[in-house]
Amino acid sequence: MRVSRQQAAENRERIVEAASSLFRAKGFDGIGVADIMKAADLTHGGFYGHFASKDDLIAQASRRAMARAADSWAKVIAQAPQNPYAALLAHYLSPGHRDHPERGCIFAALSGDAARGGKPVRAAFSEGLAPLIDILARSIPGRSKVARRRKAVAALAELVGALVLARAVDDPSLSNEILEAARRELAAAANR
Amino acid sequence: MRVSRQQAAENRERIVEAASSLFRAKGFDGIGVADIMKAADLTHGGFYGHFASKDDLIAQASRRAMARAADSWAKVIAQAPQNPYAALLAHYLSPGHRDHPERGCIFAALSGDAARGGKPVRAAFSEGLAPLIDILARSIPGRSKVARRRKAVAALAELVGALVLARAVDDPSLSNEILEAARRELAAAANR
DNA sequence: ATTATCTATAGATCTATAGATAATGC
DNA sequence: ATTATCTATAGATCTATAGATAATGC
Repeated sequence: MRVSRQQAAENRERIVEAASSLFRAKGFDGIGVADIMKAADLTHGGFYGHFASKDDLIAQASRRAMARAADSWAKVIAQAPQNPYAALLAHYLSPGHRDHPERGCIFAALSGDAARGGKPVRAAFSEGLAPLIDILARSIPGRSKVARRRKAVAALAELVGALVLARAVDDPSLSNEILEAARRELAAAANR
Repeated sequence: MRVSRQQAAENRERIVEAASSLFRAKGFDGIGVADIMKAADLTHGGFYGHFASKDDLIAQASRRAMARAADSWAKVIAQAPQNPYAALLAHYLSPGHRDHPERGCIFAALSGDAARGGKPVRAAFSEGLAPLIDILARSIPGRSKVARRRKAVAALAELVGALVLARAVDDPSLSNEILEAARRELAAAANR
């Protein structure tokens, strides 16, 4: 049964949103097209009217999750004008973020999968990283523009690495220690 | 055709070694039992005489790769007694390491997969991380034991995060910038 | 006699496509 | 008439198992 052009566009949005969450929760290889369509309340066969392939959806859902990440960072910063960098650290390295990859940072959830993926996905990851580096570079203290950018790139690596490791380990106290150590060291480095 | 008990043990070793490389190259979900057995020059069906399940092999191959990582770190440190920490940074954050995940650090290659995996895999990741933290804590400068451990945990997060991001992006200059920024910031933090 | 490995296959799941259906939009 | 979605299925691949085979080790 055919639906209106607008309804079709909304259905397509629902597929991208569902995929964006399910990929972060289960990995690109851990969830199939049929289950994504089921989560979007559509049938399996309808998928290929919207997307050329699963890889096509992977690239589009990744771009969506990256845009969301940049929005989320901007929001956190706007809500803490007196100390945006500390707010960003606390937000990113929180147990809540660690425990909900399906709605968290895609770089922490899927960078490993992306590294093994095709060219379109890796291009999306390159383009999606730039805005986060820019936001960090603007909120981080530093002598020169070059120094702030270098600090921002290094801080981003530490944020992503800490979340990735905190999720991979089984021991809750080690997991918390990783988040806390990264937060404290990043905060200390900014105050120097 | 049956082989000797010793030959069977060697075959088993070959399966673990092949799996350890192939998992790091393609992810836990990206390579099948049949292909791992082919890489070990055995047939598919023989697998279940050696391992209870694919998950069982995942846990054992992970432990193997982690033991290798600790050995590799100890070797790098032993070869640079005058500045072990700088040697470790240069080694870990090299383009060569980035470009060969199949023989590199398992935490950079498979932490994302492990976070989505079963309890045995995540337990292996918890246990495998401890020796690397200890090695780093011994080579890193710092006032107290507590401070050195905190710095070591944060540095490990930055190392892993930088390699993960450098592999995920498509743009070579951005990828090199990530490795270089992390190396310089970690070296600078150690000299303070 | 035991057992490591092999061949063959069951049963599930995955991506992608073909063709039918039915409602929209010219 | 066009097209978004549905049903059904092809063809590939994946984990795991059953049963045969043949060499080892008691």
